[in-house]
Amino acid sequence: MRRPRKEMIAETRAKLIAAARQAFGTIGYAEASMDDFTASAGLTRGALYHHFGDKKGLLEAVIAEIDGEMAARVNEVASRAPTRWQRFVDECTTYIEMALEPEIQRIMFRDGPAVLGDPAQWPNANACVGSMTDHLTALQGEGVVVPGVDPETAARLINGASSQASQRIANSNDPEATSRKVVAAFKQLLEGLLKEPGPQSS
Amino acid sequence: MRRPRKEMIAETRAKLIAAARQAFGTIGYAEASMDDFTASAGLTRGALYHHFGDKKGLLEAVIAEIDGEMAARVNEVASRAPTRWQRFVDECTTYIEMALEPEIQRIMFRDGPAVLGDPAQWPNANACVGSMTDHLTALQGEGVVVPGVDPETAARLINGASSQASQRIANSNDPEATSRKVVAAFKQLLEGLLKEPGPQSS
DNA sequence: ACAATTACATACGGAGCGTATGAGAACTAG
DNA sequence: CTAGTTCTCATACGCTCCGTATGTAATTGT
Repeated sequence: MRRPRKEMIAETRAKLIAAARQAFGTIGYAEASMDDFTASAGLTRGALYHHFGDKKGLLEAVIAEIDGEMAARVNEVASRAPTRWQRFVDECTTYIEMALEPEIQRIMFRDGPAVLGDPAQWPNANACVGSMTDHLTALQGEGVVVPGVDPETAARLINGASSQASQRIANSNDPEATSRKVVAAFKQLLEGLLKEPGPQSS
Repeated sequence: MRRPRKEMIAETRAKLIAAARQAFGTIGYAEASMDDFTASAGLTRGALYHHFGDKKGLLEAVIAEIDGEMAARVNEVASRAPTRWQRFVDECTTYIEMALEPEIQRIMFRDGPAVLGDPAQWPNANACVGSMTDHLTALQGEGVVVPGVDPETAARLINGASSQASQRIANSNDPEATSRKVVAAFKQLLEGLLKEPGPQSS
């Protein structure tokens, strides 16, 4: 075996991240015992402290992984849309759909902010907001979106509304019906950004 | 002393809530040692467990208190406004202003959701959202707001955008300028609810 | 091949939480 | 007024969890 070293390290890190992600996403960060979920990965806390420094460091790694997955999925879905405005709206709705996952809600919206602070200041996340900001900037240049609003600011506000949208759907007892209402209201809010209310179908 | 009993109880509860609110709002829920902040109130954990069951119960009480204060303030400010739409907008902006408080951000937006779950499901909070929902319902009846959007759903989405707005302002290094940009973008989003873009000044 | 570094496990001390128990003060009945 | 009961709150104990310090085997550079 010529280079099992770096492979073993990567594997150990991946196992720890996977185990932590599972634990954080189900029972939550605070309730997740490091002894327990490192053992479930066939390791001990020694490996955790060696690679991630502490529990927060491991949470950061988990969040970075999830954020990467979300960004990839959003970009992929949005890439096939006729107009740029439609692409922007698709990104938002895809984001809402993904955020229905209990694991994402728990880690990204609840425990993450509580432990690491305002998500807007996370260095290794927020890829989705970046993409939305780019689209809004371009749409302003095209005259589709009203001038005078700061793109990143608008993207952040929309992001906040999106997460609320997802939580509302996820916690509903009739997700189907709730989803329709939420998405309708959400798109109505987005209309406020348009220079003129246009024929944007769902 | 005729009735020191119930008074003493109320005083003890108030002291515990105040001490916990101080601790939760500064160092945060997870870092706040029950031994420490009960001692700062001249008590021990015995009193805490007796009155609130556990740490979460005390957090619920703190949140109920803050929510009550916020609702009272929002209603008071919004009561003096010419039109109903203006009243609605004023409620939102007042909410954003109040939420600039670090204590509120920490307890209501970060630790609260992490410990107690989705704020939309809190039984003793959400007075603000209720008020916003009422206004939206009335505005729909008056034909100011587009029909077809569920009032409570819209209120929740707006609430999510509001909290993001506050966090963005609070974490900015130039709060004044950021505030202008954020409020402008926020009001632009609200325009999406209007049946016809009207003369709503800032 | 040997010293140095790396990757991880084990061991230890401390802090915080929840419960069980106890004591003293305040209501109540006679 | 007094004795019993109830309530409020403090104390004591065991447990779990976390962070660090230390140990050890495997790997790398030379």
